[in-house]
Amino acid sequence: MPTRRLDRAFYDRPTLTVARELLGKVLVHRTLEGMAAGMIVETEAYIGESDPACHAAPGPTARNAPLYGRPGFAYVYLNYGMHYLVNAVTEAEAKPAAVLIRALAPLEGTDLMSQRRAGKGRVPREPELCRGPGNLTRALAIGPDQNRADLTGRLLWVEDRGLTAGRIRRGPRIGIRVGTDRSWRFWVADHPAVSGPRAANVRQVDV
DNA sequence: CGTTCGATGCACT
DNA sequence: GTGCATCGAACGT
Repeated sequence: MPTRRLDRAFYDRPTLTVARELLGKVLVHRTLEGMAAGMIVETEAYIGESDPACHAAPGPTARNAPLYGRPGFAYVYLNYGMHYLVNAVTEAEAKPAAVLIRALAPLEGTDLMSQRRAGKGRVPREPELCRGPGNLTRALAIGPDQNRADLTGRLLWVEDRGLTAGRIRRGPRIGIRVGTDRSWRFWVADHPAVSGPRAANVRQVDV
């Protein structure tokens, strides 16, 4: 199977479908420093103004504008004052929704990732380079400049390399204070790069 | 293994 | 002024 960049139609579908199908796909960021890429192993869906955890919950604001835009664009925002999180906008403009990318299995540019993750504390090992939404954006150098980036473009995109994700599981979203009742988190079972407490990653339903 | 807690900046009320 | 879609160090078991 040839490598194929996901097109806009991929994102213009129900968000839960996109969240599930993004597992096994490869997120790529090309910068002046070089290429960095990893297989997506964990995602979460944030769907509509009725979802209390979705940034669209308060209705349209300056920050959440990308959620109200076309599917297939990036929504990047600063969380806790220090971590950038990256989402893929899904569905049509009328329905503000997106998929948060929470973890990657590093594939390319791991040296670059290590450099970007270094700085203080101990140097993360390979499965930890892109474990967690704040860690993967740092490893791939995704920040405010990538907000509203076209994911069908030539700098930041998701492609299908024909990789098999493995067994997929589904459970409640983590790290949020509201909307924890929705089982809108998807991950590759037993993958070492998946984030979250161990308890959240076991004994959940197969998909 | 587990839990707690501080760092840190900005959108929003 | 308040509250985060987080992380990792520091501690307890």
